[in-house]
Amino acid sequence: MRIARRLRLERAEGDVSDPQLSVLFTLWKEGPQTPSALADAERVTPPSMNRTVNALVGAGLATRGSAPDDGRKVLIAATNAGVEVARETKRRRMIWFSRQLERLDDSERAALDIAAPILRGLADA
Amino acid sequence: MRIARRLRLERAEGDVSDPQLSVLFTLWKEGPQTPSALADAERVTPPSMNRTVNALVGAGLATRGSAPDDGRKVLIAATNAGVEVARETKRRRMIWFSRQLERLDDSERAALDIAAPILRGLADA
DNA sequence: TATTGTTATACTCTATAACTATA
DNA sequence: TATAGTTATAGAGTATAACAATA
Repeated sequence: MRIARRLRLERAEGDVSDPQLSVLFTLWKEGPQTPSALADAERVTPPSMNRTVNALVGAGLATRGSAPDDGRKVLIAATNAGVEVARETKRRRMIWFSRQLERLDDSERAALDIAAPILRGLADA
Repeated sequence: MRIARRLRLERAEGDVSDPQLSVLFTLWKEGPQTPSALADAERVTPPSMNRTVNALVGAGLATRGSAPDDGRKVLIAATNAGVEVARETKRRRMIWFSRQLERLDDSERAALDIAAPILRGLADA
């Protein structure tokens, strides 16, 4: 939990909040999504996600578009600026983590290498 | 980060928010603290911490007291009810984590045993 | 009628700026 | 003057309830 907290501080410059950033990552990795899908992914209610989407759209980091098949649906997509924020944040986090790893010796890095997939499994359980 | 997020869901019954809970843990583990010390510990501004403290005091989970040496200072302390919330939350998190560990085999548990102190070191760096 | 999205309203956490009280 | 705490005000995230539009 302490590592997660520290890592969260490493992000792109600007006023993008944590929930906004999380949505940008989803849009970046998985492409345009409906508000409902985003709400489910973030485990948040639709009105709450609507607000986050409004902030992203207002900041020029995402756009609202229509779904071709269903007039009720809306598709949220990251703009180039939005993708850039996600990419820059990931870059900074990778840099931070790489620096931490550099301070370890080979056996310590090997231990983390073994533990990583196990921890990943715990998160999904 | 995914494990931290999942673990955060395991908490005592009631309306104690995440920041409030974090403060209760600090008070429980380290005893009474000034608002400024709590603000530093949570990496939050004094007004923000003041509000969280107000919520805890209002809920009967903490008290405001005077510092004997300096009339400006205030000492926040957890009440018995506050300690109980912290203890119960820790208990639930331990239970959750124990259940996850049960699903692993001996070699996997051994791998995490080796990795744990290394990860702890990363968080402090 | 059911689903998707949004608006209305309210509460908490967050911050900056300004104010009070004590050293 | 400097420090500790608080209040004032404002913005963002969260929720539930209610509303609009489309299937």
